Amino acid sequence: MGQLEDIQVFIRVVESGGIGRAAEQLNIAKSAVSRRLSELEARLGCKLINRTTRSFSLTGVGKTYYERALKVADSVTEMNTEVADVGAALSGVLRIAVPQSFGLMHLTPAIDLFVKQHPEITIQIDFSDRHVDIVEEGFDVALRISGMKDSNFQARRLCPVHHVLAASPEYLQRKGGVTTISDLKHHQMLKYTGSSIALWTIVDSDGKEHQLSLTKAMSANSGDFLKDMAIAGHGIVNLPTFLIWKALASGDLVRLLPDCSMTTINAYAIYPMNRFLPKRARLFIDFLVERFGDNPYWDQHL
Amino acid sequence: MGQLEDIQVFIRVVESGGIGRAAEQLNIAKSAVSRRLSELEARLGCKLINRTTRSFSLTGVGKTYYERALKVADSVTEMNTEVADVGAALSGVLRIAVPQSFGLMHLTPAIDLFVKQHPEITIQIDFSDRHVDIVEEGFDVALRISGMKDSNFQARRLCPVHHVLAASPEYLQRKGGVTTISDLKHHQMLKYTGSSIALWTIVDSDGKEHQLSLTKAMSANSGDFLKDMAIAGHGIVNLPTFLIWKALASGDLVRLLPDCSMTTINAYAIYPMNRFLPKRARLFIDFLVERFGDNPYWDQHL
DNA sequence: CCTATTGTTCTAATAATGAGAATAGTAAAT
DNA sequence: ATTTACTATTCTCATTATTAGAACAATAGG
Repeated sequence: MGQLEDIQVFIRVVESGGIGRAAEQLNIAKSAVSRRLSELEARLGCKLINRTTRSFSLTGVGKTYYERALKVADSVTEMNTEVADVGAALSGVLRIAVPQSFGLMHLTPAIDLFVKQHPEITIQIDFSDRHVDIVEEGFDVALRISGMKDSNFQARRLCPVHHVLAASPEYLQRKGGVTTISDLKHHQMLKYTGSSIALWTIVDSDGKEHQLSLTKAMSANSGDFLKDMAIAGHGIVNLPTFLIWKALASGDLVRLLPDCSMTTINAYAIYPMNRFLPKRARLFIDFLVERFGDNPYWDQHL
Repeated sequence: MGQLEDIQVFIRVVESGGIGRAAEQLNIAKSAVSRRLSELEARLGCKLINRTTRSFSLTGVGKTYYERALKVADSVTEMNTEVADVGAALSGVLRIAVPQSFGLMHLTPAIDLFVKQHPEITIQIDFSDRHVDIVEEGFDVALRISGMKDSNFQARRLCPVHHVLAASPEYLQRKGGVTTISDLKHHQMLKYTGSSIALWTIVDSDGKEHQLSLTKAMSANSGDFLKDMAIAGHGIVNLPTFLIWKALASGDLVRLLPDCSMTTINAYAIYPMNRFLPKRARLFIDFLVERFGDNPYWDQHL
């Protein structure tokens, strides 16, 4: 029992002017057309088409039904076409380049959810802290955590990346607390070398900038490594909250000088400037903006 | 393969929040629901609902499709309901009282066409020249050819009823022609007694009224009879054009004094004043107004 | 790891649908 | 009034579609 199919048969009969011609156009037997029309009329409880072997005309009700039926059939066609178009536009591969730590830690669950909402999109992700050339390497979108923008690309800001000073309670108990910026001079620093930042710039509660020159410090280009070293009591780190938020929440690390603020940079989604952005890429970026935003979930404890 | 039925299944799944509950509500097996949903998704080329055994959510495309699907389903329901309502409103008996001659001659083909256009209406017709009481005798509509209106009923004018003077060519050859109103005094008149008109009032081309008193004339209360007598050469008749139009067209009768005009009365559809008029009655009256109108087909030869 | 619950797949039974032949109906021509 | 030509309807059989229900798979919670 296909109501819409019956409606389409009815429309064809009306527009062709007879059951025989409708059968030809629909490529089904005229007995089938005759029966479907009769059953439609029976279901509606009135005659739609007045027909004999030599004459043909719509009843009054039939005219009304025909006009409404056309609208319904058009609506269904439009709906199916639009959904097919949207499906086609979204379907396909989305190639993303993301930084190692941030990618693994925060994009993994995000992408898991995104793919569940959009199973027609296939994600291909590249984890790397190196500078990737989006166009050259065929990525749709890259994530970058940076203070500055590349002029060859368009950027959509996803969220702020706050840095904080932190050390383990054991270390602070052993080496003494930190209550002023000057106190830091007597402490062991763990330096991140994966970025161009050589100095730690600290802004106190009065808004005055202080700079610490780290000449003699343990250093690595891995934030995860430095985090683990800090938890192990080896010193004080200056790392993004998205990296150490769980250690802060669990008490493995303690934030130092909370009234001071460090340089805040941002996470961006980068995509080519003068080029059509696939709808699925735009959808993904919108998804991340909504998921992270100005106050990401890892900053709730600040 | 029922597209609309698939849409309705999809809507039910979304609104119930699961395949099992939708199956319960639709009273079909959950395997049937599962298969129809899968086939709908296959036909559209993308996933509408993201589901596992314990979770359930619409995809982005699914949300769009759901909103469109609701509109389509509502349109179909409205369309079917409206047609069923119109069918129910029209279905039933239409009881009509009509004058004998006019009814037989002009309503028979008209009603034949009307019923073909509205097979759901059953006509019950009463041919009679007597004065019928519509309310008392249970008619929906009565036709009346009259110069005046009954104040207890509402009337819709259907068409004018022109009267003309006519005689057969044989009679005129035998008795001499008629070129002035005065000439009529020397001729044999055939008088219709089925109406209250006792005098023949003739208006000449100057607009002056002349009245002929018919004291000594053959008379009958049947227009058909008098028409036949006139064709047989027995005299001059003053009859409605709807009665003698074919005889005028064929030459069996010849119109006399065409520059003069006789009293023109009208045909009306009469229906009760302060009462709901069934839609089928209104439809029938509209049909007659359109079919007859100000210049009915029987007056084309005038 | 086990249990409970939901979704999917498979198979057999049932229902729906179309094809084609035969029949019915109707309008035009003779 | 009869015959002819053409279209619609009905009936029967074969094919296809669909459902029910059992079995299996998947998944989330305890």
